[in-house]
This record gives sequence, C-alpha cells and structure tokens, in this order.
Amino acid sequence: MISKTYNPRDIEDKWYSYWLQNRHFNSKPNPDKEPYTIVIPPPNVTGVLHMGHMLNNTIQDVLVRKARMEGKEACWVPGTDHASIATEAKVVAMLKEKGIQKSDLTREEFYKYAWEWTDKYGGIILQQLRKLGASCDWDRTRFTMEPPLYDAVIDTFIHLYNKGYIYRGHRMVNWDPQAKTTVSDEEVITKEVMSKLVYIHYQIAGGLENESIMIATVCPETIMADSAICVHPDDERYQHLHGKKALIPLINREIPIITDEYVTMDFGTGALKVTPAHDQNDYELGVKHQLDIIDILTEEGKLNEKAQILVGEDRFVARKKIIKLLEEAGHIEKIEDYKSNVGHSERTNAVIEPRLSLQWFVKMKELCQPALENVLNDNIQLHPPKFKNTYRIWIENIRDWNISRQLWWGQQIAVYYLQDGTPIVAKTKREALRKAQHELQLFALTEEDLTQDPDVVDTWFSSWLWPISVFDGFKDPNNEDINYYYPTNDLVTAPEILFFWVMRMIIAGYEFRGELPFKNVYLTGIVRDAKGRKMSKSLGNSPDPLLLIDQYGADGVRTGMLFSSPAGNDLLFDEKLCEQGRNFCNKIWNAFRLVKGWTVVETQNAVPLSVHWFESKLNQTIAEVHDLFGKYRLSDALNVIYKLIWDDFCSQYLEMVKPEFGQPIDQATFEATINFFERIMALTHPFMPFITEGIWQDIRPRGDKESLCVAEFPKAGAVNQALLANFEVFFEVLTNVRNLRSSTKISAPKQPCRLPSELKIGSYTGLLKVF
RNA sequence: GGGAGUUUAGCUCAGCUGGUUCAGAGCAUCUGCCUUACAAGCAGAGGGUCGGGGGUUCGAAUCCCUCAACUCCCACCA
Repeated sequence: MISKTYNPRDIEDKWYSYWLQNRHFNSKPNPDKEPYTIVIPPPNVTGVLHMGHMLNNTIQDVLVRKARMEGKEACWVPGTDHASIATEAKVVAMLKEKGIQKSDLTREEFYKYAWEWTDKYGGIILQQLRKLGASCDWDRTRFTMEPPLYDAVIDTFIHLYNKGYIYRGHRMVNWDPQAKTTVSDEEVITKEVMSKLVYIHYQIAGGLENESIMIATVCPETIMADSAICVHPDDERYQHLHGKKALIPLINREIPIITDEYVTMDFGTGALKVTPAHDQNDYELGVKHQLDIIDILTEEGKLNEKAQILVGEDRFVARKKIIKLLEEAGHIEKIEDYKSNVGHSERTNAVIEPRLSLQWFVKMKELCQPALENVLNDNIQLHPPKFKNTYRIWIENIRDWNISRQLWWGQQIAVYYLQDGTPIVAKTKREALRKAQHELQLFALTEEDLTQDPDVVDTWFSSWLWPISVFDGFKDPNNEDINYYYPTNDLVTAPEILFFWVMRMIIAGYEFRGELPFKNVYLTGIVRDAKGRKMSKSLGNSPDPLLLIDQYGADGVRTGMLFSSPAGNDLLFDEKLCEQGRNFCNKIWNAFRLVKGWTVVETQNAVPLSVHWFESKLNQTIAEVHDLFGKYRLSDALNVIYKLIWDDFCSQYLEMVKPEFGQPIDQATFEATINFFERIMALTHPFMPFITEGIWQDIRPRGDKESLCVAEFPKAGAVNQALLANFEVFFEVLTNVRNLRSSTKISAPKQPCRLPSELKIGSYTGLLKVF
C-alpha cells in the first residue's frame, strides 16, 4: 500500500546510492557526445553548508541534470578551497584552545595542524551536498592545496613574472604593533573613538617667514614623517603659497607645498599634511607627486631615530608629548574633539597602524583586456545581463593586484632572497640557487644563503585557475580531460564575487589557455531572510539547511529555493516556500497513487479528446520550458511545470479521465496517462530528482541500472492550438456552471466540486460543438 | 563622495524593441466543502491611479525629464 503522504526519507537515500552505485554522475571524455561542464565554485574547506550554497548548488544541479538527460557528457566537478584567511584563523583558534601560540610553531609544525584540521572537517560540506541531491562526479573532487593545484599556482606565478607582469611594490598593510604581525582587513574591527583634532601652524620658508600655513591632524606625532603639505589648486586662500616650502615644527625640515584636487577645501583648514609612510591616501599622494617616504615607527609602534625627537617613545605617549612640545613652541592654534573611526586588531585589540611593506603585485591593465572585450561582445554571457555594465566599470578602473598575504596557510610565494635582499624567482630552492649561481655568477652561494619569501599568495590567485587546474591543465596542458571539458559551459555564482573571482578566472583563461573559461555566468541572488536581511550567524536568521531537508525533503527544499529566485535577484527566503515545495511533492505523489490504483480493462475505444488536449498542453509547456532554460530563467521554468502538473494534469486532465469509483479504466487512456506521467517526471527531474526517479522507476518495469537521470529529456511535439482554445472556453463554462450550481443550490451541496457526470468525457465532443 | 540598481495586488515577483496575454502569476486573505488520489487537499471569490509629478505620442506599466524612497558595490576622508 502506498502511503497517503509522500515520505522523502524512503526515497532519497535509496536513489542517491543507486545513482552512485551505477556511476550515473561519472563522466569521461567521449568524442561522440557533446560535453557539458560545470566546475563548482569551491566552498571554503572549513565551511558548513548554508543557504547560499543551497541555492547555488541547486541551480548547478538543475543545469547539469538537464544536460545529462539531453544526452550530453555531463560533468560537474566538485571540490573545496583552502581559504587561507578563514582556515588559518580557525586553526589558530584551535591551537589557542590547546594553549599553543602560532608564533611558537615552525611553519612545518603549523602545516601539520592545518592538514589535520582540513582532513577532519574538509569533507563535511561535500557530504552535505549529497543530501541535496547534487549530481557531482565525486571521483573528480579536487582541493586547491593538493600538490598538482599547488604547483599550478607556483608555475603561473613564475610564468607571469617572466612575462614582466609581476613586480614588487609598496603597500599599506594593517600592522598590529602588539602582535607584531599584519592582520587582514577582515580581522580589523573599526570602532568609533573620540580623539583630538590638532591644528598646527607650519612656518613658511624662503622669504615668507612671517607667514604660516595651518593644518589639522589627529596624529600629530607623525609630523616628523611629513613629506609635503597639500592644498586644493583652486583654494583662494593658498594661491600665493603654491610651490613654496614649509617647515615642519620642532625639527625644521623643509617640505614642499603641493596642490592636488584630492583635498577637500572645506574640511579642517583645507590644508593637508602628507605623510606617505603612515596613511594610505597620503601614500598614494606621495606616489603621485614623487614624495619621500619617511617611516618613523618601529615594529612595536615606537618612534625610531628618523623621527629625530621623542625617539623610543610609544606612538600614543609621543602623541601627548608632542602636543605639549608644540604648545610650548607656540605652534598650536586650537584642539578640537573629533570623532573618528579607528581600526583595532581583532586578536589583540591594539590600534592598527597602517604600515608600508614590500609586497608582490600583478600588473592588471594589459592582462585584463581580453576579459573585458569578451564579456562586452557576449562571447561570455552574464545572466542577467545587467551586470555587464558593472563589470565594465570595474575593469576600466582596475588597479594592480596585490597578491602577497602575510599568512602561512596557502601557496608560498616562489621567491628566494639572497642575504642582500635580491629576489630570485624560482620553483624550488635548488632551482633558485642554480639561477643565482649562473645568472649572477655567485658560485660560492649555498642553499643556506637563500630565504624563501614567508608570504603566501592571495587565495584568489589560486582559485582563478580552478576551471583549468581541476582538469590538470597546467601539469599537462594537452591532456584528454582539459581538451574535452574546457572551456566549461556554465558558471553559477553570487554577484558579490563577480569581481574577485569571475573576472579573474576569465583573465586566467585567456592568459593561460588563450580561451574563455566558461560560456555563461549565471549570477544568483543573495539569500536573505523574509524581512530582507542578509543571513548571518550573528543574527541567527539562517536556518540549518540539513534540518530543512529533514523536514521538507530535498526536493521540497530545492523547489522552495527556486520558486522565488530569478537570476540576479535576491531571494527572500521563507520557510513557507519549502512547505510549498513539500506540498507540491505530495500532490505529485497522490496523482501517482491515483494512477497506480487503477484497474485496466481492454477495450477498442479510441482515446478521449481530453488525451489529445493534454498532449497539446504538455507539448506547449515543454516548448516553454526549453525556451526558459535557454534564457536561464529556471525559476520561471519551474513555475510553468508547477502549473502544468497541478492545474492541467491533476485538476483538469486526471479529473476528466479518471473512472468512477471502483470502475476500471480503458487500456488506451491508461497507456496515454502512464506515458504522460513519464514525460512529466522527466521534465521535472532536474528540479526534483528524488521523487521523480522514485515514481518513474515504479510506473513501468525498469531494467537494471536504468535511471531517469540518464533518460531522455522531453522534446516538444505538435500543439493543436484550436483544441487548446476550445478547452479554455470549456473550462470557463464549467466554472460558470459550478458557480451557478453553488449559488442556486440546485445540485446537492455535498458534491459541488466534482465534475458533473453529464460533462464527462463522452459528452465533450457534443459540448464543444455548441461553442 | 563615486558607481550600479530597484519601486506593479497584503507579500515575492513576471510583464521584450510603446497597441489583443495588459493590468498578470504564485503565496497570503475570504467563502463553501473531511469528497471514494491528495485538508500538505478541492471548488470559488475579492484585491492594484503600475512610487509622485510632468512630457513625447493617436495611444505609456513600457520611452524622456524631474522629484521621492529604498538596496547593493567601491572609496571612506587630514
């Protein structure tokens, strides 16, 4: 006996393991078939499945299942990302619990812990994806830190260096003077702090000794590091000072007065002290105007000898002391209270100090040209296309890419320094040594004289290779897999990382393979809660996807996610959508129960008109679904199917053909109905793989290893428009009859919703003639 | 401050290059039904000056201008 309500648990495990057993998701290059490839946006190895993953991976699964059913060689490559910052932070936190400081460990020891962590938690998210029904080729699972992918990163670094795209430059980093380390932007907490805005007079040099220019600053202790004073070129007040020099108070060093439109005239005094070594904006001004960079702080945040005065004082002590000194010397006009945002280290709560450091950069301008052109000319299509514009503006304003990260977990930069700091770029220390010996004639050099750069590369510098490296396209650029599967077809990801990841993959695709990495980019929305807030751990508004699956079934959750999720629009997630999905499963299940319960009698009857009608309706819908898939409107495609099943198939068709209680159905109608059911299940399978497989397997006898997931996706047949139109009129009349009956109460009120028997199949033809 | 986008029924959204799908869908609501596939259901019904204002046009949800509100991304200010 089939249960009255659909029970996903019975179905899901059974068919998922069946698919795995029969290797339906596995793929290998097959020249007779067209490839269809998706590489998964690798989730963080430390991650746990959240609603964003659910949406993202449901969409990928829909696309890949449809392609598979269309007879393509479908390949969905799963994997995870080593996620330098996130993973290192978690490992550091774990070590802390054990009472171990990262600084107590060697790099090798740290790696041991990091790998342990990865092995323990790394596979969780991929396991969770199986619950969702993801039809990945699990044998192809990759990880960005495994040796071939690690090597690919190093090789591409060297490749770009040799082509002159990689250079070493300065960059402001967040320095934690207490921990004596850099911290990532994510680890900086900005707090609003009350501080003092100090107005300081700088005397003008060279003939204008009686005059002074006044600046306002919250960091008076850095005046010794000043390289210039900057005013707006149009500022009336300072016209006569252009090109003149000013003297830094207390130390009397001359600095130029320069002009730049960066300065806002109505803030402070309209004159800005430029301190390139200790402020990001000032650094950029410094580069632009070729100013000196004077770093007056030690790594503990104390003033060094370049400050000339207050040497050895802590930066905050120095701040107080210098105000006093300036006051005594009569340089201070006034001091105001001032609210400002100050960055604090998440780890030590120390005030973050911007600090210049030498880092590696990638020149982007030239490199990204193909990535711009090929999106603008639609060789690579963004869905929805509204992102094209944003994309163009990003690339046009692109800055060089800083790829050094002051972390351990990741691909260590392939640069070895001689003791004098000369960098040698090479894959291994041995190679670097050979290079130094031959190219620099340093034959006495030994490996001990070389030190590898301690930094790792930015995680995106590894994940931009993903579509190529998962097929070992760097290790062996001509291997069968990469030649067959690359370029991939669709990439499904969130618009937030269009710039960080998608654009860079496109760049890498053209640079390293001379070809686009994928043809279409489907941009999902951000999953928000019903109130439109972003889902976050701190708000606690993110449901646990596994609990949802447990409650509504994987198919229910999948449809719930997709019901209201047009590409590129944020999805306001409401558990009610999953409920709707579950109800839909139940509806299908009960249609199945009905048909299963029929007894069949052999007759010579021709099929009733309603069969022809539904045939047309089905074909019409199939055509529509194909069209919507072509436009990547999966949500609309699902809605069309939803209405086909619920309204047309269940409410109309089944009601018309179903026999009176206890009566058998004639053979021809039965066959037609089973056939419809099969085709509907196939059409729905990409969205709801489990229930459709379950029913499909049961509705006819199936052979070993047969599966709906490799059955043919329905193709549209002929549509009889006139018939559809006639039935529309008929349904309308039917509604009127029902209304009439219920309002006049002529018929028994007990059964107002049953199709009146006089309107049953036999009389359709006659009825239709009336219209 | 720079850029992008959104505004259509109570909610979430479709509505293409202006005119027969033009005012739509799903959910929610309301009314009546435990009925022999399904109450996780059935049969019906009611909801909207298409953000405000102006313009172009024979005709505007759709094109233009303007105002308002909201969202996101980037830079965040001495």
